[in-house]
Amino acid sequence: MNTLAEENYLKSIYHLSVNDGNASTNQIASSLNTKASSVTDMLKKLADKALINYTPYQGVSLTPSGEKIAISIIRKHRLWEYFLVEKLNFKWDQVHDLAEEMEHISSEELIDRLDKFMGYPKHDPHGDPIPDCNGRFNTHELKPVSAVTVNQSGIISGVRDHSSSFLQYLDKKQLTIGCKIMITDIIEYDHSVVVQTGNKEVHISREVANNLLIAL
Amino acid sequence: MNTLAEENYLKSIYHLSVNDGNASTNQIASSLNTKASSVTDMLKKLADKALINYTPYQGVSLTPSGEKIAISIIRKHRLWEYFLVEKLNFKWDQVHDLAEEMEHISSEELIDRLDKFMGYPKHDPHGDPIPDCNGRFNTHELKPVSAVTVNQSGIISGVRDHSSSFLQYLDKKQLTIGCKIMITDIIEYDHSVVVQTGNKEVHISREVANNLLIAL
DNA sequence: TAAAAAATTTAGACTAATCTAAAAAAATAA
DNA sequence: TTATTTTTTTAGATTAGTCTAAATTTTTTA
Ligand SMILES: [Mn+2]
Ligand SMILES: [Mn+2]
Ligand SMILES: [Mn+2]
Ligand SMILES: [Mn+2]
Repeated sequence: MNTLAEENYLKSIYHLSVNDGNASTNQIASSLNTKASSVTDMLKKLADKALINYTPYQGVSLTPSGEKIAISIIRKHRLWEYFLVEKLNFKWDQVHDLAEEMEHISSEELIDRLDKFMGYPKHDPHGDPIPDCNGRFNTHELKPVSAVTVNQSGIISGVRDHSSSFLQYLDKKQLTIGCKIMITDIIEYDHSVVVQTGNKEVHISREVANNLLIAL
Repeated sequence: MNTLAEENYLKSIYHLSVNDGNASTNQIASSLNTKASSVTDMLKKLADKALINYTPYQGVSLTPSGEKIAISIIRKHRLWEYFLVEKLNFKWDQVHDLAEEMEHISSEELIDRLDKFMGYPKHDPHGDPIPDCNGRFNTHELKPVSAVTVNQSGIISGVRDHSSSFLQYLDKKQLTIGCKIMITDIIEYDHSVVVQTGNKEVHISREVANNLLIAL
């Protein structure tokens, strides 16, 4: 099938092109911690395999078959993260790097059985939707806390930053997936936000508010 | 750490040297479906890393650190096989190739948690002992059915051949791990064996008897 | 719109893992 | 104990993936 490197490129291109529908050589290089010249080489190979649309200097997008592979890798990644948290009691900030390795286990039957074993979960530990065995998933409408007005409330349902340090910070502030919160104040000076969670009030910076997603 | 290829070589050398304490270049090549010249290259690399004892033309053995790695790969292989059968309901003839891939997931913490999750199983679906987190395991004394005399009975506890076709054949004859059997007759002409299992009598060839292991 | 800056590609080299063919060493047989 | 066969190693290539440095193209700025 596809090599580990190819799979990582496809996944990276998928994530990068969710917004603009297009990924640039430099974006891919920085997301994969590699050099632009290495990316160019790989883009040629992926284009030869008809997994991406590539015109030199113009950036790339996934073809339908490239997208199918990317989504299947993401499905595996998120299911393994769910497994690690729900079955093996890892914390949500510990599972991403492990899943980066496990997502390349190739068997589809294995992943479908794992999905069944866990009861077909809809979201991973970070709130991201898990594609089903046909690659379908609902892209929920989430807003960063920074884009919500005072007195609105919602459920914490996702994060934009998946780094351990951010997730650990959220744990400490008890701002975790599923918590109901209300925005009680927005400080004009630095755009920091005061949030009511349970019986406590917590004060978070603009940057944190930007990376914390809620469903209204 | 070590590459996937290095891990496979160490595992192969471990299995091959269980008997003679030594593995030859050609034995390794055939067990890994590769060529002798490729093996020689890798042996030099593993010797440089002090994972094997290698003198040209003399075959190789594992150093203590090489053996430690080999056993940790085998631990992972067998725990994943157990997981696949016990949790995901795969059949014992379906799990080996999957485990060949999964055994290279590097995290020791992951495997220790998996071990705990499953209740620290002692044997994999084929009856092979699972090393504990310190690499220790009891090498039980098993005898091939072909080496047992008439009227002796025992528990089927292992197989020498792990191929799907052999395991499927055993399934069909209801000769699976844990079954109590008694040897009722040995045919002198072709050394085939008649075995009592439950209320049935089954007749197996010398070759099958050779690859089926029982605890007396 | 021409010059400067940024992004991207090409050229050439390196490593890991593999291969085939040839050479060398060890084991076996006459 | 010499000749033959088998085993193992060496020599030289190849492929995937990566890198640095240089060249080229595109974008931005003046
Ligand atoms: Mn992740
Ligand atoms: Mn996730
Ligand atoms: Mn196995
Ligand atoms: Mn096994």
